Amino acid sequence: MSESDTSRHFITDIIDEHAASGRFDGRVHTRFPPEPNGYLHIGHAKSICLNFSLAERYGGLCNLRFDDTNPAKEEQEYIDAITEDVRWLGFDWGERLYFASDYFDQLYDMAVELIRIGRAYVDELSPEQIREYRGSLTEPGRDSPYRQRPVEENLALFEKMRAGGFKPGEAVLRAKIDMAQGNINMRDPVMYRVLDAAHPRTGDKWKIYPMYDFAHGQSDSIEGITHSICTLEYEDHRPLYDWYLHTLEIYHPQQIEFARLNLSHTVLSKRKLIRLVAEGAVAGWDDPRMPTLAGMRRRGYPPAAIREFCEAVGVGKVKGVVALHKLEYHIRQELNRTANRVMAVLNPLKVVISNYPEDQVEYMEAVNNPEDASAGTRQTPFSRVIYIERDDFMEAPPRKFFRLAPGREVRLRYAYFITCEEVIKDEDGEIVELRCRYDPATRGGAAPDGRRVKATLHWVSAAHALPAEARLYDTLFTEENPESDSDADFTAFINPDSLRVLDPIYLEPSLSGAQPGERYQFERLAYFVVDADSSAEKLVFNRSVTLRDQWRKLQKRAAKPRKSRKKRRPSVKES
RNA sequence: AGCGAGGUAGCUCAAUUGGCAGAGCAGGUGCCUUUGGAGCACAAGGUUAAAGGUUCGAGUCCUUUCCUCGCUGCCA
Repeated sequence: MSESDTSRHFITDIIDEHAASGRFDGRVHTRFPPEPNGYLHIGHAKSICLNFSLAERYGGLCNLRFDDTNPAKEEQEYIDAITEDVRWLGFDWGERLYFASDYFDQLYDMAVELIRIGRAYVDELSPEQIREYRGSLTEPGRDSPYRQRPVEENLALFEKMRAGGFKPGEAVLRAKIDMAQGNINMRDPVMYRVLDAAHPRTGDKWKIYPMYDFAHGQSDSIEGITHSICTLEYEDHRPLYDWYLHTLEIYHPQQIEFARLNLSHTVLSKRKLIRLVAEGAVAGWDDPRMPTLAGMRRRGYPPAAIREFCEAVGVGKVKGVVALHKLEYHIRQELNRTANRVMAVLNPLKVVISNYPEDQVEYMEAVNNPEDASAGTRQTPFSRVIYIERDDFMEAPPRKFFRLAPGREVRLRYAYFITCEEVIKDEDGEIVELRCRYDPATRGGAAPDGRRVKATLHWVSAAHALPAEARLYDTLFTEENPESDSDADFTAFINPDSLRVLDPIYLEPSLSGAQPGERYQFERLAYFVVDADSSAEKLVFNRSVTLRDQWRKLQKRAAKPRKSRKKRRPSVKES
C-alpha cells in the first residue's frame, strides 16, 4: 500500500492498459491546454494537477499549450496571467510552451489535404442557413447545396478564403462526414472560418482560423501527446477528434474525459466570473473572494494546499459539487504546519492590570510555531495596559463559556494569570474597560501552586500595539449552489457580508515590516496573509480561513430549537 | 425524441476486475492542552437507483425500467 487510494483512478487504469498492450510504447505525455480568454480558477487547477502529476508519476512530460484559435476573444494579458498561475501552482513545463497558433501552417496544409481526398468542402451558406440545414437533436440534417463541389473548385475557394477574399460569415470550410448522424458534431462540422481580428501572436497573417475541433487533435498529434485529457462535455467530440486523425492518417493520441470540478458557494464558469468582475461584485480577477488562482493566491491559500485538495478530490466521471469545507480543510492542514503564530486583537477591549507597575515592560518568550521547532521563538512586550478580544469577556457567561468574566481567573498566553475585578462602562452601558489584577508568581503562564485555569487568551500590549487593517472574507455566495435556481440569476445570491473591514486591529510589534504574501496564524482566530495593499505606514491583512471553531458550533446549536435526540428508526413509516 | 455519459454513506471517491461494501471530509460523542477557536480518540452513517436473470457467490456480468447530465456556436 505505498500508493494512496486517491492517486489511482480510471485514467491510471487506462494508461496501465496502454502500457500492457504496448500502445504508445509505454510513453506518457500529457498537456494542459487553456484558452487565453480568462483567468485560471480552481477547476483548472484540478486539470493542471491531473495532467502534470500523471506525467510525473509515469516518468513522462506535460506540455503547456495555449488553445489560441479564436483571436476575437483572446488576449496577451491572459497568456501572461495563465503562465504565472501554472508556475505558482508549482508546475514546470520546461521548454515545452506551445501555442496552437504555432501550427497554423501545418493545419492549413492538413485542410488542403482533406479537400484533395474529397473529405472537405467550402460552404457558402449563411450562418443561419447552416444552422437550419444542421437539423435538430431529433431530426437529421440536410446536405448543403455546395457539398458536391469539385475538388479543384474547393481548393480555389479555400485559397480565396485564406487570401481574404471572403468576409466573415460568407464562407467556411467544412468536413464532409454525415449530415444524418445522431451526434451533431459529425454533421459536416466547420473546420475553418473567416475572422476579422488581429491575433495576439500571428498578427494579421491569417484571415481564417481553425475551429477547436480541427486544431486540438492535430496539435496533440504534432506534439506526440499520448493521453489527451479533457472534461466531460467533450465526450461528444471524441468521434470527431478520432475522425480527423484517422482520415488524415497521422499519429493518434487517446482522448479521455473526466468530470470537471465544481465547488460549493461559488461559480466556476468564465462567463459568470467575467460578470462578477464587470459588474463590480468583486474588485477584480484577483479579489480574494474569487475562485481564481490569482484570487486564492491573494487570499493566502498555499499552492501546496490546493494541490493536496485536487489530489484528495480524486478524478471520476460523475459530476458533483465538492464542499468548500474540504478545500478549507486542506488550507488549514498546510497552514497549521507552516504558518508562524502571532498575537493580534481584532475587536479590542482595554484591560488595565491594576497591580502591575506603571512603567514596567517585560518581554515574554513566545513560540513561533508549535508544529515546527525550527521556527524558533520571539520576544513580545507585556505592560500594564493591554488589549484583549472583546469576545473573550462576558459579564454574564453562559455554561461552557470558559473565558474571562467578573471574578474569574484566566491565563494571558505566555504572560500571567489575571483575575477580573471590575467592569467599567460608559453612559450607554457599554463595556469600555476591564480592571484586573495579575499574579506575579504565574509569569510565563504556569502557576507554581499547580492551580489551573480553563482558558488562555491572546492579548497585545497597548503601548506597543501596531495598528493595522484586517479584511475578513466570507463566501461570495450565500447559497451552496448559486446556479441551482433556474428562476433567479446567480447574482441574487451574492453574500452582502462577503467582506468586512476591521480598522484598526492591533498587532504585536514583531509584525512590523511583514512583507506581502507572508502568512500568519493570529492565535485562536484565523490564518491571515499580508496583502499587497500594505504600505510602510500600515499593514493590510486578508483572512485566509478561520480556525476550526467549536465554540461557534456550540452557540449555533444552542440558538437552534432543540431537535429530538432520539435516533431515527428506519422501520417507522414517515409518509 | 436522437446521440453520448453517468447513478455506491450528507459530500468526494475506493472496492485487488465475480469473493465479508471501505476511506477522507462534513456531521455526532468524548478526551486533552499554555491556541478549551490547536490537537487526539471513538462511534455512527448503506436494500450499491429499482426489478428480474446467470452464478456456490453480483456493486461488478446479462435484460428491462427509472432518474440525472451534456450535445442543435462560423466558442473552447
